[in-house]
Amino acid sequence: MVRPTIVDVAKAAGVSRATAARVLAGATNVDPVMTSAVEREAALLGYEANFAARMLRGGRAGAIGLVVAFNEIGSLNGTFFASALKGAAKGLAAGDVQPVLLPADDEDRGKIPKFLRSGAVDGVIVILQHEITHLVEALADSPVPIAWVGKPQYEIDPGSIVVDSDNLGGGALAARALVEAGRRTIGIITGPPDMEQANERMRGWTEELTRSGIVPGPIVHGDFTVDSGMAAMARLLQRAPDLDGVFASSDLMAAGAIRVLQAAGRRVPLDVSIVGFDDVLIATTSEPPLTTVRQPLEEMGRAAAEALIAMIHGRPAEKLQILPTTLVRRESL
Amino acid sequence: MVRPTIVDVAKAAGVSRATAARVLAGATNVDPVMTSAVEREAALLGYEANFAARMLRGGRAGAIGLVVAFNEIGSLNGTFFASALKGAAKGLAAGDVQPVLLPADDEDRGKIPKFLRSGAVDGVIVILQHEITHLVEALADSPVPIAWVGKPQYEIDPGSIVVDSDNLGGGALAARALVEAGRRTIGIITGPPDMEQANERMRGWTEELTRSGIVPGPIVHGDFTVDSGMAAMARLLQRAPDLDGVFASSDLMAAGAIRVLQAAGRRVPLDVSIVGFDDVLIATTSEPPLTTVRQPLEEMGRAAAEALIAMIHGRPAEKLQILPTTLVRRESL
DNA sequence: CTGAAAGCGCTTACAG
DNA sequence: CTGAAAGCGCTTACAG
Repeated sequence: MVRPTIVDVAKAAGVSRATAARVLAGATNVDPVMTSAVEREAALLGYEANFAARMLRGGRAGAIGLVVAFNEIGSLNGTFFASALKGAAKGLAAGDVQPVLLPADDEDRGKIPKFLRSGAVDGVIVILQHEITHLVEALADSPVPIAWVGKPQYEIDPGSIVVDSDNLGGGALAARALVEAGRRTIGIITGPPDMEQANERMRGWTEELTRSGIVPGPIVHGDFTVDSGMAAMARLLQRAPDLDGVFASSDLMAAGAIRVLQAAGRRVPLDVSIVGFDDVLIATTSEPPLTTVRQPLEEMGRAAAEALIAMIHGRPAEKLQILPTTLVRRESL
Repeated sequence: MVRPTIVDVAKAAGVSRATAARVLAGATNVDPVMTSAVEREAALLGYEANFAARMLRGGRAGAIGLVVAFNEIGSLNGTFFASALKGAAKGLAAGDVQPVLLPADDEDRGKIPKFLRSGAVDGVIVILQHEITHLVEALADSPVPIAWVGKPQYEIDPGSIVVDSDNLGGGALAARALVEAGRRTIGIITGPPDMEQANERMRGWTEELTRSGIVPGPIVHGDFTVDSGMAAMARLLQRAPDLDGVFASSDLMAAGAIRVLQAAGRRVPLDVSIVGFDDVLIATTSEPPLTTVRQPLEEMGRAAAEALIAMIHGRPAEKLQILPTTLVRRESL
């Protein structure tokens, strides 16, 4: 059951391989009789152009790598990753490009650069979850263009595409909502300090509170997980027992925080209001459901895919896209 | 900035391309002087063998497709999918095979078969979440071997690899745990009737209850989501107001069921015990945390990858693997 | 031990 | 409008 080649199709149709190739490429200036003969035989044989040959000839792979930190997949951040991935994959499929998963392996750091140099993909999309310094370094002199979903803190090739959400504005949205709900002693559970996104959210929160004439409350750090949110909330309560509002930089941390508050006998949102960030599954399943700042994750993935495809085809591409965040009101505020 | 070819390396090292190829392939019977010259120049130029050319020559793609139903990604089943994907991708990476994502597009059903005929991948892994009849049909005469994670209900090529968890045993585990907790009026929230896995879980539950001399309680269907679990629980309460135990065929449905029970004034597990299935994130974040039947999702993905790689290389491969399920005790029982 | 040559399957510039 | 030929970059069987 060996795969048919274009020569098989040409032979069966009684034409030269060049003619067969032209028909299959959709050329219009071919004898109609030959055209239909080729089309018939191709269908009959189940012919499909060999991927490798086409790639070797054309110089383009028709594939784009999706770089992901594999220890993240299936972990607590699953939903973040999955949403962005979904958007990227949809965008690539629309451009008739194959998404190739590139697990960023911590043990074998040369693997991805090596793969990129083999010409197997025409570009890469990096879905940045945690700051991955070694990855940013490894991609520094990439032979193919890169689109980042989530702006890295470290310096990147100025030719790169960056798609992110409006973290600064999102932080401000959260602060304003808390203030408007009458909260005055407002703490924050921010993310890891080496993560640009978390810092921006905190900056938006600080600035908005200050604009409202409110002194920002205590600041504690988490790593975006439920557990870290619980630990952070406990510290927050120690530092400010009279706390009446909390902004958490991820929904998972917000969910953890709620649990600790409830265990400490504080009612949410009666005694303490909480606003999360992301709008992933847990925002709807937590009790009470979370008021949160929504990131358009799927749209971000799609935007990255579209810009990257445009760049690869030499079309003008948006280099920096900051998509808007929105406040989704549920019951924790 | 054009990619260097093996001819560039050979020229720089002052040898023939054949010799350069031999050195790069790790041949030992080459003059040491030439060997080191080639190695030096290859490193200097950042040479990496062209993927397309190697593939065309060797006849093997060195890549495996991961077929996924894209409407599922990022949805509520995200965690199921992500875990299996993670395992598969890890297994493939260990075998030096690239995972290529193949979104199963509902609109363009011919896309995947077409792609398979192009020789771009040496095999495919299908992560079966919902029953996807058209996908099973589309893959019926695949030119490459297939590994299924989750056995499809419809007939598949007998040469295929199937990896699943012990759904029958898992259903029995759940039933036994409920009985041992003293429950006697036990209902079930099962999955869609066209899904083999759900049916097996229900069969295991029925058989184990019967063995214990207990008549199985009411049966209602959901579609594995939180919302469907809520609706199903409401129907269950109507049908059997004196219910004291529930087995839900997914953790998401179990979480939804708990919420409805609590809203109806029933305490979990004091009044009603619940056992879920899967052991994904929500099992730990729901209140109370779920006692559930764990599926080894990541291991399943990895097993599929390993068996498929073995088959592609003509080595003996396990055709059917049923991995054990285990009961994880938390607080809903 | 080394090099010249063939061939994987495709597409397109060239000649007719 | 059609066909013979070249060439993408690689690897390996063949000859020396």
